[in-house]
Amino acid sequence: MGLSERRIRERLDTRQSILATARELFLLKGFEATTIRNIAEKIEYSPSTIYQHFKDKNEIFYTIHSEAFAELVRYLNASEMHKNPMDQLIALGQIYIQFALENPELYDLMFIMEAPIDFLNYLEDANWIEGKMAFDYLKSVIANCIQQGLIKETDLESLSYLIWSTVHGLVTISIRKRGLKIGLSDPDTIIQRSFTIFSHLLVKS
Amino acid sequence: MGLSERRIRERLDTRQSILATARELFLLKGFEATTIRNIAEKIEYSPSTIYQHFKDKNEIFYTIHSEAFAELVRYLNASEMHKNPMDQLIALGQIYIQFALENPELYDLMFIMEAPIDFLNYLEDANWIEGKMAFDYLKSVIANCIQQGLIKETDLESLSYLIWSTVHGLVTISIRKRGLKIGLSDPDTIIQRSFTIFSHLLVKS
DNA sequence: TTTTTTAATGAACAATGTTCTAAAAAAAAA
DNA sequence: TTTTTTTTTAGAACATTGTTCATTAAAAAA
Repeated sequence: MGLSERRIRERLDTRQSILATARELFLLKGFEATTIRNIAEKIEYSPSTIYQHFKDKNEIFYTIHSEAFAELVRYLNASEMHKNPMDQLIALGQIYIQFALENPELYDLMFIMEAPIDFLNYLEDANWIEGKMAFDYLKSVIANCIQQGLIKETDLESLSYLIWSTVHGLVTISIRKRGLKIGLSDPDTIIQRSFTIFSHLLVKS
Repeated sequence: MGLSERRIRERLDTRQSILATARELFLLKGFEATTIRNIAEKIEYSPSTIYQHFKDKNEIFYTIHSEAFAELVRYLNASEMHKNPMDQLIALGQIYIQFALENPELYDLMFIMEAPIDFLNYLEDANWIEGKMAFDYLKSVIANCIQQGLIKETDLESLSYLIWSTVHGLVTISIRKRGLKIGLSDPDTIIQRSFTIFSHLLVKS
């Protein structure tokens, strides 16, 4: 009893190819247009095989969402080159925005779409650890800023939520196509300008 | 040629009942779960009849979205009781947040969901006038603030986009269920607190 | 009354996520 | 090696979905 090494490896391989194909199709055509049959056809398996590896479509995209968080963290790590926590905080925001603009579909999946959260709700222990860890990291940097007197002291949780909300808002208006449609300047430019204004507002006065 | 008064009235009536039913089901069960057949059954018509009044499902929800904007404007009008433009701006933000928290599904439809924008894209002249008018109104209030020296002078468009983004971000993290899942305090409370911090940041220093 | 226009329907299509039963393949036991 | 058991895969099927189209019913115009 117990599966042989090779069998385990094979299972993992097909699982990975499901994920890779799902991600590829998702980035190409979006969530709705990425069908189970589509994925199955591409990896040359029947649709039902996919359900041996994932409970449903939501779980597939929850997994892609988790991997995308690993990528975001890789992006954010670059902020640690700054010794001054205020510089790091600004870098954090800028990188976050950059990630969102370079990977709009992934950002959508991570922070807007319902699929991954729906899967989370299906689990008993429905904790969004990916989001929690990223938010805690942001909080720690902001805490440093306050501690060094670079930002006026306020409730850490609320301030962190505000800062997250601001960058989130900046990019989501664009990602969900509300910006272009009201005759605004180039999205990337206006997002950058707005973020600059925001960062100036943030520094202690 | 030409339809009789009564016929026109009847057509408008069924159109309205389609919209009313669609909205009711939408608020109750969401966009995906609101099916054409569902709506048809409730108004005692066949599904195909609905397509005599609307091109597709997106157009129905684009129309509901437009009506929701009229409601939002009614909300926002209350801000004009303030003579001081800074007070008005803050009231504007607070009312905007209130509207979003009291009507999360409508807010979602107006500012997050793809359906209304998809319908807009199908039209040749794809201008989101509802959004543009609301944004222009916000801009005018902010312009007053700058003019009276209540807010530091900056690029009006970018600042307006920033302020919109911030309140939009505050409420969308909650609406798309990213807030609850990271062990945050009660959404309404933290949104209020964050907005208060933001409004303090805004006033000129 | 007859003709023409308008309104409404019912059946049908292609596609979706998902499930379930049966077959094929591989591994374990004899 | 042969038999039995377990695992993997597939295929057909289900219920639903948005949408279209030919046909019928109803109303208006002639």
